[in-house]
Amino acid sequence: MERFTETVIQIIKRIPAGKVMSYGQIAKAAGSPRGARQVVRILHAMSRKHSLPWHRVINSKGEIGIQDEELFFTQKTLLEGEGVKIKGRNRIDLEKYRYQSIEDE
DNA sequence: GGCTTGACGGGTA
DNA sequence: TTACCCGCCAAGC
Repeated sequence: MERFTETVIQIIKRIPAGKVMSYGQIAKAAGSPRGARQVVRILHAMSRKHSLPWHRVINSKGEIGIQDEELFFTQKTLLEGEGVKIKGRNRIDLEKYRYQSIEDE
């Protein structure tokens, strides 16, 4: 891989609809097992300038860890629109919807 | 060049 | 099961 940032972007872009990945999972797949926080930063930056399926990225607990009400609602709506059922306020079945990327093993 | 910030993760209490 | 703490690392000031 060239750069961690670009690799992360590529990984996010190839997550299929109806599937999700956790920040840590993506970071690991990109080569930095402890780079979850970098993934967060990338999401912030990319979601504003590029069209990235950032809504398919959640935390390791299978929840949407967003604070912003508007973005939270947006992500939840987009996921449900792709077939991802959300239980309660923000509970997602990682066992069913987690996308196992090729790099992530 | 140094300090602060994060939409996090995993372990411990 | 929830709450808290510490570790990680890149980007912005």
